[in-house]
This record gives sequence, structure tokens and C-alpha cells, in this order.
Amino acid sequence: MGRPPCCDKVEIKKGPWTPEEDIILVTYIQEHGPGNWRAVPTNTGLLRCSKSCRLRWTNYLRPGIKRGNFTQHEEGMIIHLQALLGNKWAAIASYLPQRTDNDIKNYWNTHLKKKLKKFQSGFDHKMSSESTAYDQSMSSKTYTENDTKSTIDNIKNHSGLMQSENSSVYASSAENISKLLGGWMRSSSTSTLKENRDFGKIPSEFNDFSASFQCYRPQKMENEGTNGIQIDELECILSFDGHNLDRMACDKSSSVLIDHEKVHFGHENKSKNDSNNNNNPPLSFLEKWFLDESAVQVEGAMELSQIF
DNA sequence: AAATATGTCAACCGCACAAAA
DNA sequence: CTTTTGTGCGGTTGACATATT
Repeated sequence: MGRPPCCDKVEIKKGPWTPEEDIILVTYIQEHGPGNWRAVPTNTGLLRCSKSCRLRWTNYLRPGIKRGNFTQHEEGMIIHLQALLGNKWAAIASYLPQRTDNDIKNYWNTHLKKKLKKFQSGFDHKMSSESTAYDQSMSSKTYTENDTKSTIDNIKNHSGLMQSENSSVYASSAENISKLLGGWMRSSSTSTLKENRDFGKIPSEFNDFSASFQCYRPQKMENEGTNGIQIDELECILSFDGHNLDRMACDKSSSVLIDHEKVHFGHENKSKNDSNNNNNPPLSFLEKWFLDESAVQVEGAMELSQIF
């Protein structure tokens, strides 16, 4: 009845792997290939369970694995993919073939999450310190849901795209993400916003409709602290499935927040309430801030901000 | 220099689902 | 169909390294 046990659970070794164990495992896999992990401890004499062998191979010994030193390019991809997919580390890792899910997960937990938190506290502080002027101007301009709908209709009309039957508001399928990233990876030169405004460039295979607003800061301001962002210097980039379509002024009277289900316009307070569901500020905000803070300007990394 | 706090990351744990007997 | 294990995944732990007091 049932399968035979995978391995004798008696005298199973735990803890860090020794170089000797690594050599035994690698040698065995070179001969037999990865897989059939149940047979590995028995055939090699390793006092490890099959699960431990598999983990050691996939996360550490497997050829082609890049360890540490995440590039800004990779960082940007992780940020975006995490925002799109959530903590689906295996799915995220599939877009970064040289990285393991464990590595990406660790990097997110130890580096990126911290940066995100720092950014948000800085963002909130800046917003609240400007609240008086901000609130006054807000009374004169608040986008409504109808504004959102008409904007989205405009995009559809211009792009010639039809909304899919299931009316998926946000395209989050792996297939679409793959296409997005594929397109991004293929583009070797730094594309400008003007170039991306060409509506005709939207791939017709994107049946799922999505719209989002991104804010980016054209240039680093003088005397700007790491915790502050000049909101009135920002622009909003209207994008469709990762392709920038249009840009607009983003003054203090229009607070914009990306939500993965909806596009929000309106008062700051509303946005803050909405952010209970999704604590991520606009993504390109984050990226610009990350990149500025690191004081290393990498042109290639900027492409990512524009593509998404 | 020693003690303590904090950061990093490899490895483990437990769960869900698939597959085999 | 049922039982049991294999596999893959995400969350968590804990040993070690480094920074701070």
C-alpha cells in the first residue's frame, strides 16, 4: 500500500553542508542528472534526506547560479515582479534564471523590504508636512471615478485595443509578464518617453487591459534629503500594459496611487485609506528613490522605470 | 577590548498538491 | 478509490559575521 519511504529517517544529518558532502552530491548528479532525489541519499551514502539534497543542489550547487551583488537592473525587476505577483518567489525567479527563489526571497526580506519601509515613512512625512497647502489645493481638483473611466476609454480608443471578455482590469498572467519583460530585454537602447508615446506600438496580443499611473522625478533636486520628495516636481506617466502612453502634470492637487486592481485618483487621504490594501506607493517613485539613494547612476536601470 | 545589537543567508519546517502503489 | 510519499513552495529559524556601544 502506498509508496515506499523516501529514506531512512534514522541518523539524518542536518545543518550546513560540508565541502565533502557537496563533492559527493555534485559527482552523483553529474553522472545521473538531477531528479529522483529519493535515490540520492541511498546511492551516495549521504546522511541527508532527499529533500535536503534537492535544496542544496537547486539553491547552491546548480551550475549557472549567480550569488550576491544584485544589480540595479535585477533589483528593479524584483521590485516590479513582486508588486505584480506578490511573494511568488519561484515565479519571480523564473524571470531571473541565474537567481534562486531562496536568494531572491532573502534579498527582498533583508534589503528591499527595508528600503520600501524607509521610503514610505519618508513619503508620508513629506506629505503630512505639506498637508496645509496640499489640502487647500485639493479642494479645487479631485478626480472622480468617471474621470478614470473616460481616461481608460480614451486609451482604448487611441490604442485600438479591445478589453477582453472577462474584463480583467489588471493583466497579471505570467504570460503577459513574460511578454513585457521579453520586450524590455530585447530593447537595447534607452528609449525615451516620446518614443513610447506612440500608441501604435502596443502589442496587439495584450488582450487584458490594464492602466496605471506612474510618477517619476525628472531630475534630482538640489539639497534634497533622502527622506523627502518634491511632490510638485513629479509627473504622471499613463501606461498600458507596461508601455508608456502619455504623461501629464502631477501637481499637489492630484494624488495618484497605483492599486493592482484599480486606478485611483483623488485626495491624499483617500489614497492613504486605499493604501491599506496595498502599501506600495507608485512603483517608479520607488525605483527613482532607490536609484538616487544609491548614488550610482545606471542608465540601463532607468529603462525599467519607463517601460513599466 | 568586550558585550551587545543588528544584518545576512543557508537551511529547515510545514503545507499543498501530484504521483505512485 | 485510498493511502502514502515525492516534490515544490513560501515562511521562518538560527548560526555566523559585522557594526555599534
